[in-house]
Formats: sequence, C-alpha cells, structure tokens
Amino acid sequence: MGEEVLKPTKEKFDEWYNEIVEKADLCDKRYPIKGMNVWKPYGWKLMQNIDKLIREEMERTNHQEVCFPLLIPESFFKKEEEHIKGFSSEVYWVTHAGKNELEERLLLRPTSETALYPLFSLWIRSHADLPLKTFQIVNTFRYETKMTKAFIRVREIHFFEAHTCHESFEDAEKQIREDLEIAKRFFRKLCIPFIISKRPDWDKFAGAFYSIGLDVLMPSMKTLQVGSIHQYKQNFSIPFEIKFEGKDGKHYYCHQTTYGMSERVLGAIIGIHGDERGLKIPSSIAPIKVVIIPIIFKGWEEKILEECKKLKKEIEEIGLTCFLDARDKTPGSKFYDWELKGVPLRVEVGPKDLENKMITISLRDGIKKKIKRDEIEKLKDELKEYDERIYKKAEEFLHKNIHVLKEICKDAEGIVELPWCGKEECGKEMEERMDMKSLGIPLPEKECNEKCAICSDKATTWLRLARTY
RNA sequence: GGGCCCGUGGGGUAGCUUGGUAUCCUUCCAGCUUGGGGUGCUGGUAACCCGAGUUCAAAUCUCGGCGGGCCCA
Repeated sequence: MGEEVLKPTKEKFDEWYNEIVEKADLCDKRYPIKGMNVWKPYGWKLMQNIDKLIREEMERTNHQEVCFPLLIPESFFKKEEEHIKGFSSEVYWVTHAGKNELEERLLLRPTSETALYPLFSLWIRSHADLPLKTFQIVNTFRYETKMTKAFIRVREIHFFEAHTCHESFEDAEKQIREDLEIAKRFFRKLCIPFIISKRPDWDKFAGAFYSIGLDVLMPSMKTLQVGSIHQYKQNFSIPFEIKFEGKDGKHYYCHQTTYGMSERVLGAIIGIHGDERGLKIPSSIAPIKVVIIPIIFKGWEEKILEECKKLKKEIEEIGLTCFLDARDKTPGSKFYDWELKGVPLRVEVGPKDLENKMITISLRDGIKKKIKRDEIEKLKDELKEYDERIYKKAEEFLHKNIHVLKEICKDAEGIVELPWCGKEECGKEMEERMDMKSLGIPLPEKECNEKCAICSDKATTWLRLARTY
C-alpha cells in the first residue's frame, strides 16, 4: 500500500468522509438521482439501530408512533403562510396520475406538519385528549440546491419527527424540556457530545415561535445540526383549527411542539469517531459488537475453528452480537476489513491462546490485551469502557474548539461565542465578518457582562457562530 | 442567475494535445500456496455516458443531449 492514507483531518475531512461511506458499505452513491443514495445492508442496519434507540426514548416518554401518507394536498400545505415561504422552493410536486393531470397538485412532504395537523384537529376534542404526543419515522423530500453529501445533505431524508399538542404554552415548554432530556440520553448512548443553541429569529424553522438547534462539531471544524426542537405556540393550531374544549367549557387553540432528527445522526457518528482506518461504531448501535478472527496454522484448523464456534455461542449467550469470520483470508486482511466497518471489539483465537487458555482481544480504539478464556463476561465491561473512551475523546475535541471571544477575531476556528446586544443587524454583521453562520444563543443561557462585539452597546447575551454544513 | 471543469471494466486511473491494437493498481472468480497486521504465484471475468457529424478509421476532433463536480452572486 504505497499511497497516502486518508485521514479525517480538518483539510481532508470531506474527502475522507466521501470515501469512507462507500468503502465501509454504508451506502451506494451511484443511484442516478442527485442526493438520493442507496442504503446498503450495513448502513441500513446502523440506521435501524439508531431508530431503535429513538423508539426506546419515545416509548419511555409516552409518545405514540404513527405513519402518515407521503403525499400532501396543496391546499393543506398552503394553510400556514410562513411555512410555505420557508419550504416552497424545495418541494417536489406530483402533478399527474397516469395520463391525467390532477385537479389538485400533491406534494411530497418536506416535513409533515401540514399532513398531520388537519387530522389532529379531528382527533382532538377535549382537554382529556391532551397532551397528544406522536412521532413517526418516515422519508421526507427536499429539493436541496446546494451540494449534496451522503447522510448530511440529501434530497430524500430518513426523518424522525415528533409532534405534540398541549393545553397551554407552559405545558408545551415542559415538553421542550423533556425533548432536551431525550436528546441528552440519546446522544450519550451514541457517544456524541453536542451543544444546544436557541436559533436567532432570522433562522428559526418556518412557522415556529422559536427553534432550538442541536449541533455537533465535525473534524472539518464545521458544525452539523443533528436535531431541532421547535416551539410553535399556536402558529399552526390556529390555521389548522386544532381546538379543544377546556374544563370551563370554552374552546382554545392548542400549543404545539416538534422535535426532528435524521440520518445526519449517522453522519455525525461517522465523522466524530472515525479515523484513518475507518469507522468506530459505539457499541449501542453496532450491528456486530464482537468479531472473532481464527488464527489458523497448519494442523490446527479444526481445533481452532471448533474453539471459535464454542466461543461465539458463549459470547452470544451473554447478549453480544458476534460474528465468526471464517473466510479463507489471512488474519491481517480481516483486521483491516472489520476496522473499516468500525466493529468495536475483535477477538483473536490462535494456537498460543488455546494452549494458554486465553483469548486475545483488541478494541477498535487501539487497546489490545489478553483475557482468560473463562472470563468472557468481561467483554461487556471492555465495551463499556470503549464507549466511555470514544465519548471522552469527542468531548475533548468539542470543548477544545469552543472559543469565547470578546471581539471579532478573523482567524478563529470551530465554534465561537461573541457578546451580542440582541439586534439582528449586529448578529448578521458578526456572521459576515467572521465568515460564519450564527447557531444562536447558547443554552442553558449564560450571563454576559460585555459589550456587543459590533455596536459596543451593552451585550444582553452571547451569539454562538460557526461554519456549518 | 453567471462562470469553470469532468464522464474510460465494480472502484481508482493512463491514453486525448498529434485519430489507428485501451495502461496500470484494486475488487471479483478458480486453483495451489500462506495464515498472530493487507502471503505469494498462475489463470480468468470485466470499460471508452448517449446521439449526430467529420474521417478509410473516433475514447481521442466538432455539435447536441444526459449525468457528475466546483466557484461566484
């Protein structure tokens, strides 16, 4: 292997990323429609395991899964004005069916508010129907005009969206606090540290009262939004007439929230944990947690393979998915294969191990050791510690690259926070002069006793900025 | 909206200026060999985006289409 090995460094990250998503067998980018890639079995399994974690969180917080149609009538879509403005330029339209032109155009959902809410208005009659907490995991379609990138900017999005309806603004606020707790547990399982920002008004979701973004920092020093939480107040419930009868017999409009995530979560996992050898999958979603590589020498073939099969069974019995790689290849090439795919734990069994009643284990982040053959329970602890290490490493990287500044500083990289008076014009000038986009106000809110980095008026808060995907 | 670049086996490429037998690496298949970090050898499968034009002859030149990528507003 003479050529240089690609590493996910700041400069080479995008190149590395593009290569790794195909090499590790996550997707096939050869499907001939821009921004629509094919999920390959390993990538799809990973995504489904991520979805499984989401469903677990939804279940523990009493959300109910629904599944709405892909097509939305134009008249539904047009009910909320801001929403149309925000999305109309990236909507796919269905205008014909067979040979007939449709009387009313239908659109492929870019997000599902306008599909769900007309039905919500039928489902909700009284305060007893509230809160209504639903979610769905479906494909949405957005005609992205910027450059597409596997899992990060796609035109067919694998989308998780939770939609809730509440009696009061305060109840909806409570939901948002719950959403943040969900995010915390969810991303911790994926060993992904993230930051929370309240988006500035000029960048909130189309139709929202306010939006909260969950962002991660990629090795390219660009941030990636991996989740968003929106307070809609009554912005949708009024046009969609989602009303309930209160205890006092009067009718009120609901307060609503949404929480969205997509395959960008997978993009974040690839980018944040990956290295020059490939992926590093956190054990919580690893399709294969343990791979066994038999080290076969002449005359040992059967003994080694027998032992490996026994071991595989025992490892599965303690609850770890395990694959025995008995392919006719040399061990070295198998090591490379499984490292590329990011399998957290490798077990080697060779003649020496057999003689010593040991096994050789190797964690994907480089730790190598021998453990006793009859102590395989310990593999679980090893995986736990591995998750802990990759989380800590990612956390260090994130915190090292958040810079709290007092004034504009051109050569700042990563995420910066500047004192801000709160005026839109100052915020936009910061974006321009830093050549960054604003992520918003850091949450939880931090006190600020500085002067606005642009106008020098008293800064009421901080504005967080970064280069973004 | 304006400008630029590129389409060659599954992946990555050479060849194009100056038209003539399509290069190398890798993957894949078969056999032997090897096996604790990409074992070696032999053989095999497999490609010039589409259409038109110029020409005895087009991957190569011209025009059009489709597809991909980049930069600027």
